[in-house]
Amino acid sequence: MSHILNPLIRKLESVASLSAEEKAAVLDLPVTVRQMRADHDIVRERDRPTQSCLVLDGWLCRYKILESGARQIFSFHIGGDIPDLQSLHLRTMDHNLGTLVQSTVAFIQHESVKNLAKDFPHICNVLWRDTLIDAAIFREWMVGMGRRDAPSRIAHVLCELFVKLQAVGLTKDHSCHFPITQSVIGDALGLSTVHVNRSLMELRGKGLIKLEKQVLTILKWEELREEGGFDPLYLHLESMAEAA
Amino acid sequence: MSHILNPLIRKLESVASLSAEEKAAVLDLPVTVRQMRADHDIVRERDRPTQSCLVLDGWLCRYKILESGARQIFSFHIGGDIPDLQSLHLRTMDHNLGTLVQSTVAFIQHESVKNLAKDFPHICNVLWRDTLIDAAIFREWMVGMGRRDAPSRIAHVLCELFVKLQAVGLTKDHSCHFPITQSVIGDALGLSTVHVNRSLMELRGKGLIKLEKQVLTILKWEELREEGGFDPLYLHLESMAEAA
DNA sequence: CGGACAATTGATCTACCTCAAAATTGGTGG
DNA sequence: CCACCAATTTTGAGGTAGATCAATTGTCCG
Repeated sequence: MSHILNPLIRKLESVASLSAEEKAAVLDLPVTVRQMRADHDIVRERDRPTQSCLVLDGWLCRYKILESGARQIFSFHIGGDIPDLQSLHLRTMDHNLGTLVQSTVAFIQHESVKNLAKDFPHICNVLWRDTLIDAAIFREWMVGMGRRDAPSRIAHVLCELFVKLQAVGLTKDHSCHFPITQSVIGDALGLSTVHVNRSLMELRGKGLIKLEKQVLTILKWEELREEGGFDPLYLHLESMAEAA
Repeated sequence: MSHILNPLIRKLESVASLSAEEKAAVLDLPVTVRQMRADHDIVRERDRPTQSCLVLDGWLCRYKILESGARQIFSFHIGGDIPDLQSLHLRTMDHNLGTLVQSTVAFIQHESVKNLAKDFPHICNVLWRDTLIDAAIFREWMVGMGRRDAPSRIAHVLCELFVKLQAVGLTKDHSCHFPITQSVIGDALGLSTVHVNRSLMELRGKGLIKLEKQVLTILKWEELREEGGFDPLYLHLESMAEAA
């Protein structure tokens, strides 16, 4: 029941449904588990990995550093995510993947994933689907950076992260562990730390959220949703399986 | 030799290599060709298409409209692209796809694509790979919107589009047909039309580009590349197959 | 208790926005 | 071929969200 790859199963089931046989096959994947400290790069731009990385615990992010030294974070990854699944089909990394906090990850050889995909075409489709959802999230962040002001951009990403954490059972009531720094949020949303701070205070001021000691509490979901213009459709969660 | 689906072959070969047999199978796909006027929506948010759309000629874009009325464009698509390939695995559209100018497109039933992918696993991988490159382009646009100023953001997208057009043979020397409006560029990069105009004038002033009568000419590639911080790695083009 | 990092606050500056109008351009019908 | 309309591009003038720089205050640990 409590297999080490359980987070992966939970994640995959949040995104599509799996047969018992398929689940067993996934759990059979050979993996190498490793603990990593905070701020540690797992793969870097121009690397050509032969394995992908599955998050078991902790928070990772994908990012790029510009010549100017500025950092742009593309995504956050939590338990069950396979942030660099793309390296299966894109040989050379075009960005970095690193930990934000101390994390536990499992490495899976590309070879193993390819065999799994060959033997279970449906799993292949589910994995493909997962990378497509990834892209949908990128698009939504683009909307934020292109067209939303700072408070609403932040509100939106908080909604998104909360829903994603919820989908894999990492929330408790209206709260979740939220270990990232304001400057990390800034690097993700294209804002300065100072402005993130001020916008966050604004959200607090309106009584929408509480955020202290690495615990985020959503006080008024509906208002926060509204503030960020958040519509979870783009997350394509199985649990919200749209009515016909 | 001059099959109607040639743009697709050219595109796929720019992204991976195909065997003769695979090419033949692709050319055998049953399609419905259609002409569409400019500014026409092909699929909309919340639609559940049963087919995907292949661009044969013209320019399409994917976009979203916010409650505020603002538009965010996510991508531009030219001959050979299958902009909504994702609908194969994500039932409900989370954004719109429309023409920017008069265009010719071919519709391919999902069923046909699925059969092709089943019979030719390599083609399945190539298509998956293509959607991953799509995502890489989104990430690069995020870098622009988050961390680059207007002139460099524009320079970057011009480099990107030029390289993509080049890869499918739609450039002539240092020029290409460039039918999009400054306000479209603005909606893609999160800038106002006025500011796009001023930044464009700046690039012209520096003698980097010429842009008139819908013809873009790159006058100084190296300087433009530099201005935009453009590195084509993220496009994962076969033709630039990285040295080991 | 000290040190390092994160959050907060203040003050100034600027890239980019908005509004508005003028100049161009392209397409169309007579 | 020209006149005219509609859509673009360009220019001007001010306004503002968010950046930068620089302290100050917490907070967490060893």
